[in-house]
Amino acid sequence: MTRPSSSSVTIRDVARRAGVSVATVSRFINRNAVTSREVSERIQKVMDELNYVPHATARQLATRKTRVIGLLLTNMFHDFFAPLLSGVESVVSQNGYNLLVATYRSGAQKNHQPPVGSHNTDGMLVFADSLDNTQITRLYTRKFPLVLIHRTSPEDLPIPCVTVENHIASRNIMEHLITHHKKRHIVFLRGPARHEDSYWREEGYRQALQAHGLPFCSDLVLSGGFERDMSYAAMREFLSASPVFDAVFASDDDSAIGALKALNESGRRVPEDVALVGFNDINLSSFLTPPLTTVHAPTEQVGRMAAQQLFRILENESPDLVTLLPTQVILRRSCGCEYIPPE
Amino acid sequence: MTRPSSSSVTIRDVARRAGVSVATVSRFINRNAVTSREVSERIQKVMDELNYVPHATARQLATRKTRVIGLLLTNMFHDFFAPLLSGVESVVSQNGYNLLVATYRSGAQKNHQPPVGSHNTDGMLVFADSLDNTQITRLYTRKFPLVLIHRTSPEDLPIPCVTVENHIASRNIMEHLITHHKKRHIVFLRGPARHEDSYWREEGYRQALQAHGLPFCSDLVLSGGFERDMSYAAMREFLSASPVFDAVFASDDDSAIGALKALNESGRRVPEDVALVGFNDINLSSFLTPPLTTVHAPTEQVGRMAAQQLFRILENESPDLVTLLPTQVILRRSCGCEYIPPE
DNA sequence: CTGAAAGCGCTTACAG
DNA sequence: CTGAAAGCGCTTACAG
Repeated sequence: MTRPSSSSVTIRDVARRAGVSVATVSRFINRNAVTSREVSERIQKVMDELNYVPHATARQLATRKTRVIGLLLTNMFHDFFAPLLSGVESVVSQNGYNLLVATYRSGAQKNHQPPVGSHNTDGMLVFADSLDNTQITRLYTRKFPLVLIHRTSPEDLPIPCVTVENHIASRNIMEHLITHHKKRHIVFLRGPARHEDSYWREEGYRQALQAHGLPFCSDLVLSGGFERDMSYAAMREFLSASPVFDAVFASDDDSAIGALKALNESGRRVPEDVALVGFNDINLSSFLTPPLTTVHAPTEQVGRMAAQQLFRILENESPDLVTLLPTQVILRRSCGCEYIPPE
Repeated sequence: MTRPSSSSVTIRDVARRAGVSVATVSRFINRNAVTSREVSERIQKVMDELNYVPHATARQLATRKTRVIGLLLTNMFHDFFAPLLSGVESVVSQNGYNLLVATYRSGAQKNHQPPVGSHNTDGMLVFADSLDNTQITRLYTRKFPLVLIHRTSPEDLPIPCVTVENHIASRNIMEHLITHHKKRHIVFLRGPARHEDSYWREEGYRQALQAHGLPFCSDLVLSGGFERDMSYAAMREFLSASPVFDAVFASDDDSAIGALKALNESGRRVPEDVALVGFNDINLSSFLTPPLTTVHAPTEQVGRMAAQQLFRILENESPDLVTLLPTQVILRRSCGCEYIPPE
């Protein structure tokens, strides 16, 4: 009653039993050449009987295609990555491909190769600074299909990237603090040094200041690293000097959470004593006390779009070189706005 | 200046240039037989010059091993899965393997095969009901290495499983509501029907009731599906009938969030009017208002342990058949407890 | 310690 | 429409 283990059934077995050549079976399976009706039926029947599943690896070696997409992340623990992964996975599987995920950080490992690349995937999605410019350029030079996520292409190479609009949103949320809430001494919690999101969010911060004739004060700029704990620590240290400030712009929601904790502990009330705003609008943000005013970034869509661009490359269609997804300020209570009904 | 594309450099090229046979190069690369010092150095030098990377697929075909682990999930959007993925990924990469992830739901797809399996991985981790008993049994029968996550083995097959302690924790949190807060009419938001976590959490609910001589009342049991929206809807409908109740045990934190929203909207205060508790302790839980009393489940550790068991199988060591990770009630404010300092 | 050769399970020109 | 055969890039008995 037990069927032969499918892993031991080969195309050869099917061919023999169906009385045809392996070439014909292969053609039938791949539908890349017509096989006569009669032969087709015989093959199908035998495949069913034998419970035949083509050996993916053998196929890959023969076709030089893996039908797998790689996704290189800097982290997968943070809640931020769940929607990103979800978005990528959904379009990858829709296209009948598999998804290989890995975390990696350029530089962190010595000369260790990234775990995904041309040796095991047909193309890959590279998040932020998981790979550095040199590595990206090398892959591009070798014509390896690449799409960048939350970062742009090095050296103006025509590598598609999909990211979110950081600059204007950052300015806008600053405008809101300055214009609407009359804040004048705004602390900025910046992200990791070489992260583009960090850069543009800080640019927005600076420009808003400038546009309103407010001084840029480096004492008010803290290193948050887009990390809760680092932001908490930075904020704590900052507070210990009894500084003058009336608002905090954490350029990432996790940073905002860390800052909020430090503020709470120091006895400062948000938003009565100090306004607090974030960036990203992760799931958690609307559940904070007070609910966090932040910039909504469509992270799952970023994942989907990035995967879509990659498939365009694989299908020799021309991808969009830059996909800049819109973001939007979401007013909640942490900035000092009156109660806004929950979404 | 441009190096030859690594993808076109084969072991043959290396062998030729180093003046040895491909067999020797292969042995040097795999260190599975000694090669003379002199030859080794020559090969290494050539490999560097040529920027040679062994072709993974060819290797796989020859060795019949993929060096990739599959992870089958029911979902990857929810925050719950970020730590799980992170845990799995960390040990998979530590072992020099790759990780293929996919979402799948037994039954949801017709006779579509799961995207990961023996054809593209050396073993896989199966979360909850992503695969049904029949599919699991079939894989086991074919000796495909398997570890189950958040579910036990069908038909007492010796397939390792790693999950969390649901039953006692569920009873304990109920005890807390009953004994400490004197609750008598406790609503239960149950999970998906065929999910083992659902079953045991409900068992805990029932037994706690019974142990205290409280009646089990089916009107108080609602379908939450471990989903925020479903729980919100179920709670709303429940509330519309002006029921008598004094507590809600949502058997999943996302459920608790949905319930909390419905309770807030109906004007009931948590915890003053009704106590609310959850299960899992996702990141978000401690940030709710009020902070959620819940059961902490070590989700990242579940991921790590599951992967570890799988590697034991792959290395022919005997795995632990049942890994039951401890959980712990975390008292916060939503149950009615006084202020408890933040962790 | 090293090499020649078969084989892993497919695909795909090339003929017919 | 079908088959024989070479080839994808490795690994691994088998000899020596």
